[in-house]
Amino acid sequence: MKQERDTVSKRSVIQAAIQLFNTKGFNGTSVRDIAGKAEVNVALISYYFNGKKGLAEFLMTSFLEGYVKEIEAAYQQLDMKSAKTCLIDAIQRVMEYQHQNRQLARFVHREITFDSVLVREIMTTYLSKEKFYFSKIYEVGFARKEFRPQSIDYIIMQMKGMLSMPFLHPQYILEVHHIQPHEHYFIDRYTKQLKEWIELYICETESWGVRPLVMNG
Amino acid sequence: MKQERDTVSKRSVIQAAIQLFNTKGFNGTSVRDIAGKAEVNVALISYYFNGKKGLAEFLMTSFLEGYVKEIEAAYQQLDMKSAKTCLIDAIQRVMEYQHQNRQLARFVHREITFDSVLVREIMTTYLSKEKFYFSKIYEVGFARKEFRPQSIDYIIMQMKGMLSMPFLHPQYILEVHHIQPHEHYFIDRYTKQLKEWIELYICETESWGVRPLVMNG
Amino acid sequence: MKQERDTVSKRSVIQAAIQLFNTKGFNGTSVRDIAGKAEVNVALISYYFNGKKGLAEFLMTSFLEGYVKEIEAAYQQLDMKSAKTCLIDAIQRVMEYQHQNRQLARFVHREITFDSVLVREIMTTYLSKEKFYFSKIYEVGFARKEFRPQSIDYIIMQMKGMLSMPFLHPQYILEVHHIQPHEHYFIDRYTKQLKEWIELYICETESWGVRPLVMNG
Amino acid sequence: MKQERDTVSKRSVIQAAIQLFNTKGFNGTSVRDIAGKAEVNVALISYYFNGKKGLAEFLMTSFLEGYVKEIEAAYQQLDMKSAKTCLIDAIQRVMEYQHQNRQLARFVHREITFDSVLVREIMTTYLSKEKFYFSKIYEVGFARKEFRPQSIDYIIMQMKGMLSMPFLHPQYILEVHHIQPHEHYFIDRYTKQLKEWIELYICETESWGVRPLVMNG
DNA sequence: TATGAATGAGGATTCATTCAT
DNA sequence: GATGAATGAATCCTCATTCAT
Repeated sequence: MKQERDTVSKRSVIQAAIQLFNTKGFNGTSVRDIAGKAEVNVALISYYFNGKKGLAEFLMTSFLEGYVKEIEAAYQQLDMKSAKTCLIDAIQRVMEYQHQNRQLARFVHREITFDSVLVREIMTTYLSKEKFYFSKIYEVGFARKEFRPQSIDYIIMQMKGMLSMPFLHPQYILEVHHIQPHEHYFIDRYTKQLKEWIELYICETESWGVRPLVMNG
Repeated sequence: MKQERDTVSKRSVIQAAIQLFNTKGFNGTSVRDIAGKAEVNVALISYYFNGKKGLAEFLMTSFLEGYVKEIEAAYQQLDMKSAKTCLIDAIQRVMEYQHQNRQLARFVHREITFDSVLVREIMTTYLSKEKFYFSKIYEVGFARKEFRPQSIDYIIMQMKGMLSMPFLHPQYILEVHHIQPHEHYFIDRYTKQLKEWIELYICETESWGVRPLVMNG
Repeated sequence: MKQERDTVSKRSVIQAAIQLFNTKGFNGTSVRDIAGKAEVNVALISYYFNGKKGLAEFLMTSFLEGYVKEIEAAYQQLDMKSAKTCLIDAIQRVMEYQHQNRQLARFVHREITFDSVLVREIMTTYLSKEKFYFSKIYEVGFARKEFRPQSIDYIIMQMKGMLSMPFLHPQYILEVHHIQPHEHYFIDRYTKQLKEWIELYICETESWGVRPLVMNG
Repeated sequence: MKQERDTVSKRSVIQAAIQLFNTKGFNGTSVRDIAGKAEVNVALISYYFNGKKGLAEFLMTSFLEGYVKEIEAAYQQLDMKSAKTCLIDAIQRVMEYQHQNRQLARFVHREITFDSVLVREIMTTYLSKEKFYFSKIYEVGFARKEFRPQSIDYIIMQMKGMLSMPFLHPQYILEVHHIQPHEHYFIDRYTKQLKEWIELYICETESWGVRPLVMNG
């Protein structure tokens, strides 16, 4: 019934909401704040998004759709390229995507730590997909003997922590490490680190002598 | 003026607050919720903790004090033990401490992602200390040639992501990976993973000739 | 200026409004509800009827005009027929008319219980006419010795209560008495009851001697 | 948990609500109106009654409890007195009770014409009881040959219409009939009318000759 | 005619806190 | 220590209406 036309005010509501949700969170932001920042009538938020919750949901799913799409894009090339290349590509895409949507990323990663029905839905809709694609890449990596045998679940968890950290804690990076998390240089450097991690931790190094192996259970 | 006696009601307020802050966050929890769960008069919260903010601050600093203390304990042994042993000890202690205080941990890690003066204070008070101890351990590790040369800042960031992940995202672990994050087995297994990471990624493998380096940056 | 053409949408607005006003009342119904049910743009309601109030006024006066007309029709025959016949005819017409316009009837009878200027206007415009016609019928009935002498005002009030009851309280009839108020049978049966009331209570029974009088008062 | 102490402000909220609900209805009255008239903080309404709905519910059930109690009191004497006496007593009590609670009566009688779950509950809780008591009285009246045989359902409906009319439509009485509905004289006079109705319509007059009998179905 | 964006006022409720007891 | 009444600000949302198109 309602057309999905992109009005100027709709857009500015979105922008304002992203910024405010980013710094103050969903519950810490009032619709008045948003409307004020967007220079728009408060009622429009309900009009466009069916209320504050609807707006948040819209933002989260928008972000996560793009997020998953990036991983999927890397996954698609799994038959043509090595698992390692795919994994690196996936990580690079995820980092770049999150960097492009830094504010949204922080909001989503934070909001996902709550216990709510919405979060549960998001888990089963988007994060399950993410896990699926990563699992496939790892499985193929194991099968092709590119990767060192490991528990997929635990490696994905570990990786997830590293992938979200820079976007969840930009202030920590800035205030404690005195590094500008917004500059692209930071992301590049951090991503390099992750590639190194893949190299040393994920991949099977042509075995020189004994290496302390860990059994996974 | 105010007596610091630990009354029963004070204790139950704390317990209720931890649980509610954990699942619904600071802004998502009302003092009435807390008082209701604690079966205590609402006014007592202001009376005990100087308001909701004071209560949250109390909980956060309590948690972080213990948190930093654990790392410090590991750091103390740096002259007597190897840097690697110290690092492993630090990580084990941090994981165990967070596991013991799971709910508080999630609350603090999440709350720290907001932009506020309180958070900034916490950064400079506690997280700087954390960074200091870890930095020292790494520095010594480098000096003793135990550790592979690396950027301390980036390695700490990466590590921080991995250390907080299981406590920040228990629901993700449960719903997507179908692993019980509350069982001690999980923490043990995850910590083992981190030790492996230290082994392969942090430590200097006795270098045989060339090691596959990562290109592009 | 405004054309009074009966468009399809105007008609459907009216229908939707009748239904919603009937069940939820004027204040309980929003123009968006009406527009939604009528599948019509919201603005049209203001356009057609000069706002929600105008719509309600239109419906009420429409109903009451027809209502009064029915009584008038019975009244017209007062010279040709007996007062009793006229009264019965009036009652039958009123009952039938209200039955045909059940939803509107409930709305109007309910809305008339509020204190407002609109209600006062309606009183002086329509209900005064109703009272006038009924009064005339009774007066003639008294004059012709058809009716037992009584206070016209009180008898009209009593009658009004009985005439509006089935339309004001259909739910009561349904849920408490388990009778279907919408079936025509009910109205017929109820009207028969009213005729009996006229027979026994209004009309002068051919007096045989003493009649048991009511004492105290 | 919450004590039912009768605060001054609670009382004044009740008084204000009765007046406003009476004239403007539930939906037409805002909590601000009520709080304003009661000279009380708005939040207190939610505090005391769990919101506007709770307040209305409280008022309605309070009224109806007393209402039903009156009828019950009359019903209790059914073994000791004649059915006719009981019926007259019931009607007198109901009229007096409603007169004492005029404003509440109008509100309740009006609100009961809506379709809602609350109304349905009230139907099954209170109005069913009312019907029960009246039915018993009529049944006994029939059995004792005091009353003319009739359909109980229809006679109760007819009676209900007459009993509620003066309280539902005081403005009509005032503006159209120019009678003061608030003066006790009016109620006495109207009640006398009802007693007459019982005499002539309900009771079995010692039959003189043929009388047009109506079969009930 | 018909539409959908936009508005400003007002809706009820919840909030954290205070205060007298 | 502990209570519950009370407050005023702030919460989100819905309202009927208007207006340019």
